[in-house]
Amino acid sequence: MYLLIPAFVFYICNPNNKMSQHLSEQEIIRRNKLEKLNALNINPYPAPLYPVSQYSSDIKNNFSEATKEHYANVCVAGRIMSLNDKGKVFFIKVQDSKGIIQLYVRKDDVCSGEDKTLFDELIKHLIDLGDFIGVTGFVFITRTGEISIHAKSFTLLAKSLKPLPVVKRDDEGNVYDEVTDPEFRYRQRYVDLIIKPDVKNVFLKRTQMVNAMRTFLNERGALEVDTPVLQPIPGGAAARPFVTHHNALDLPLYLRIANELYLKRLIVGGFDWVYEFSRDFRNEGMDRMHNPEFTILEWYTAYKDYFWMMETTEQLFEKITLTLHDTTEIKAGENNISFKTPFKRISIYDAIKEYTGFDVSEMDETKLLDVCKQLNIEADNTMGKGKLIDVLFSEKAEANFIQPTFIIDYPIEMSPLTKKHRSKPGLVERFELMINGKELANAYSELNDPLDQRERFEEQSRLMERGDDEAMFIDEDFLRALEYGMPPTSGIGIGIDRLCMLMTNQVSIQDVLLFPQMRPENTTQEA
RNA sequence: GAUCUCGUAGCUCAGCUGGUAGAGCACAACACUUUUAAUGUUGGGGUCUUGGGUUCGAGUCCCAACGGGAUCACCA
Repeated sequence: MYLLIPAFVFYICNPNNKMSQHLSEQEIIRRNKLEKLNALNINPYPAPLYPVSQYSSDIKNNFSEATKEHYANVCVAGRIMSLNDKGKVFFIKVQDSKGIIQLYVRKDDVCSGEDKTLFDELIKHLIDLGDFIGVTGFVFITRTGEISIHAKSFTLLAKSLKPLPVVKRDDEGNVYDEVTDPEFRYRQRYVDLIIKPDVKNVFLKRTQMVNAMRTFLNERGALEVDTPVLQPIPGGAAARPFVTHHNALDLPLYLRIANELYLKRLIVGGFDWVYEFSRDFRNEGMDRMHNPEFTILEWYTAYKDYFWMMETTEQLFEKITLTLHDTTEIKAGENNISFKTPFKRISIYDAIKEYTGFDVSEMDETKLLDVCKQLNIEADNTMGKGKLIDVLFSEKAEANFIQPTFIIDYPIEMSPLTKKHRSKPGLVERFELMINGKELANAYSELNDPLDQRERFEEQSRLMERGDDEAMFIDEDFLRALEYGMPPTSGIGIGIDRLCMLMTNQVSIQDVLLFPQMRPENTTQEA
């Protein structure tokens, strides 16, 4: 491929070539500039390292009269974001990974000798918005008060062949010609990141958030592990999996929908606190809350129960919020949310009672169905008791929990991997953490009774036979592991993408995924 | 998967009841040795997503396809 580049450049530069019809005027001009650079013996893609000494942000944050000695000879590099030609002087805004800084490029300073080619040709005619350049020079403050670099040398580091969308900002912070087309932004995320600092910041925050979670867990002695993404039996959740095929084994394999059953095997194996940031895959619909692949942090801790898990979870969320925002109060849309511990706890029955007026705790299926009808909730008699309670909660109560709230003690039918409640028959020891009206985490005291677990799997198996395509498969190896004995354990799953949406105030999951799933572009070109 | 809606220059958008496409920024040329969405003058740039249809004539009306968004269904 690399060897083909010169021929390729010739091919696309040839005006008689069909492919040039697909190039815009601006793209052709930039390709022509490559030839001119060649003629001047300037390599548009030089190989040597460039000895960058400073980031733009370091200079802008720390430069002053007192520190100016330190900035008498700096070397910065980045992408040209604006060019202001003043004749024998150029003002160039350069963006590096930490921000933007202005260069002051004066003809007589970058071309001290007789040869003025560098300025008259390269700088005046052959560089473009989007090119990477490097300069050395000293830092000073311009007449208009902007910290800038007075360039002494100027190097082209990489030529850009495609025009960048130009977004301008004025002093009041107004943005002009902002690229808003989501299709453009998601498909060409690299461009989105170049031209929108806010977008870049969301992803920096995402990494900070994940780091904070990892630190929190590591400090407490948890062990990060990797478990299979390709699974012969997709377990640990109720969802439709992606299917693939392994040729050598001639076996169908599934992309994981959860890693729960593998992490619990590790608890059996003697690790007492394991976690994994798990990329999971579910073959279901897509919308602003769902992407086919997404990330969940799951962790399992031996000798703990779901009460301990609630305390640990609220500590974690409080710490994340403090790390990202230096406060426990954040804004999510119109709502102010406080992550100050402790979080409220309410049983799912009390939650339903609070928002519907019905006490459903003692009701059977018929009565529950009747309540649904009274509340105008779609329900039918194929739905079991657990499903009906779930529907009642999600239709009438869920959206009301804006402040972090643990909804606890779920019906057993909805929770085939959860330990039976220590004192409340028909319930399991499970909680979901609701924030801003959405579920952010799901946790339980793990079911470690192998015989009970087998019965729950068998019930799932019956559901599958009845046509429930999300019912769980019986995982015999997992049952075998439980039979060796698993200590009492509590586990949790936390939706990382949704937590990130909350922490960065984004309404669409696509805005917290660098490359959200998209239908392929129609890139067919004439051969 | 269903319904609604959008697709015009590199970007943001105009384009009326159908009459051979327009602006700002960007681009090119010239001027200007501290500019601030720099400015001034001049100029170039479009298979109006694609394919059919109606019509003397389609960016505009109709049908279909492709892609995006919203709502719904499934779900986290």
